[in-house]
Amino acid sequence: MQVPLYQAKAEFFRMLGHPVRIRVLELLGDGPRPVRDLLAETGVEASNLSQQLAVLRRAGIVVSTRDGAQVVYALAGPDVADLMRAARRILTEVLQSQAELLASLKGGVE
Amino acid sequence: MQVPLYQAKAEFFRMLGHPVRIRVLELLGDGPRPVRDLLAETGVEASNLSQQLAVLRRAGIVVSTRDGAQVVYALAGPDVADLMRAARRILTEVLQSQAELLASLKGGVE
DNA sequence: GACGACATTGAAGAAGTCTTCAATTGGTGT
DNA sequence: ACACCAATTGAAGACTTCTTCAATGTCGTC
Repeated sequence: MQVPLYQAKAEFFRMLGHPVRIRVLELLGDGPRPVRDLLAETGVEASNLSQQLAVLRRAGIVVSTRDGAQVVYALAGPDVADLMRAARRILTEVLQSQAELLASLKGGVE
Repeated sequence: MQVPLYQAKAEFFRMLGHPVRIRVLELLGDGPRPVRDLLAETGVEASNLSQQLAVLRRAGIVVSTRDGAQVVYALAGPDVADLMRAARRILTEVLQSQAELLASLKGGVE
């Protein structure tokens, strides 16, 4: 194992650590989409979206194909959809338990 | 929902995006540990470890308690242990499929 | 083949994160 | 009270990542 596993994991999570990239992956979880749609649904500038798509492409978790004048993006494999589902589930749990934590701290500044 | 969910998710993943923090979370997955042990097992400088622990503490996914002269860290809740298990499972899958991808690209420089 | 829409690229400055240093706090033993 | 070990803090410089801009590539249509 050339690259330590911790580092590979860290890089992977860092790759996920951007709102636009998260958003794109979730949208692609429902199926392939042309860039035009992603553009409309994320509301970011075209070049910015392209930069983020390039990050995802380099990481190998999405693939792009041309369809006439448009470019269509899709998740690179079913694992990725699983990942996004798991992440959503876990995140919801964690955010919820953080909310509970906050609630349990009400009244005690510390 | 004040903070968009995408952003909360992104922040969460970014928080995971560091080798030392990943390592610490995995170690704590087996149970609470004093800083001294974490220090020995990660091999990083004390102040560096403290900085990373502070990040995890601020995120609310670990808690620290004093035990005499030492400080002991633990995961803040069982969700977090679930998270780390899921992350490990998913990462293994993803890294594996990336390896397969690489293998399938052998011979075609592109 | 030139025009327009769609998408990507490279580069530059702004913003954020990491590592390291010296200084500090909290607790123990003498 | 003092010295000592364990851990944390704040601050500075190095390093990455983000956003934005202008420039470029690609395809369909006229």
